[in-house]
Amino acid sequence: MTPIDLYGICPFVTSQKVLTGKWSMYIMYLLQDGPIRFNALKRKMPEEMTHTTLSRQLKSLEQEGLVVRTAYTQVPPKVEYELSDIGRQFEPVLKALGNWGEAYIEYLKKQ
Amino acid sequence: MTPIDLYGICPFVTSQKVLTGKWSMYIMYLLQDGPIRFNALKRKMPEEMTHTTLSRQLKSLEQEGLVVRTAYTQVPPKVEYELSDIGRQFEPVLKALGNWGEAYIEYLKKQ
DNA sequence: CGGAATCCCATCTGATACTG
DNA sequence: CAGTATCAGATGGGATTCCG
Repeated sequence: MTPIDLYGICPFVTSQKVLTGKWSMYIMYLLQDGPIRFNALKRKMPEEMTHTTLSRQLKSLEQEGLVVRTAYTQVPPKVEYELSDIGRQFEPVLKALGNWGEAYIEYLKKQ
Repeated sequence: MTPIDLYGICPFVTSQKVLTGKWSMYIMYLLQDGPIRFNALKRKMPEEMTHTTLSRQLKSLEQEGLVVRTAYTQVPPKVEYELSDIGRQFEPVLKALGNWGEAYIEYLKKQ
């Protein structure tokens, strides 16, 4: 039986890949403020996240087309990350998710 | 060094857990139509997803408080799943994500 | 400064089989 | 019909180390 692959067809199944990264939503949220250097972004992340992981997640977001990476050829290196066009279109999702997250935190407190 | 745990504090880090399930967004989307039985829901999912996985994801969503499970004591068993209050509040996220997912699919086609 | 390579480990998924 | 138990494989994060 041929399994039905909804990737590229169903918007929810397709966008799921973007959401899976443990820190992806928080990264996208922080990138909304404009271009930022790697280490500056790292400092804004929770300390549990190593630079290895941040590097991987950024690479992943870059390959998915949500993030643009710009490397300046200089010593020491300077690399900036920013949202792409389709990445900026993600803003309504972040807004809705942020609102819901706050409501959910309140819900958790009452449990 | 004490790692800063943003769970329960940052709305993005907190809601991340809900998003991680491979099929969670699609399940939430389908549950928006009202109460549905286990097998009926299963039939709406991609065939790659086994009933084992669906069972686990529903249990997870139930434990997170997004889904309410109702078991009717009869033979054969009848179990219905539906969104909770906080689960229904997730609707704006699904709407935004659905819209973005469609735009992203268009973007992918042009690559 | 940014990042790749490697290893280890935890988690998750899918497959299969079994239960009431 | 709904769910659990178990196992194998895939995936992904964290820690460490090394590189330009």
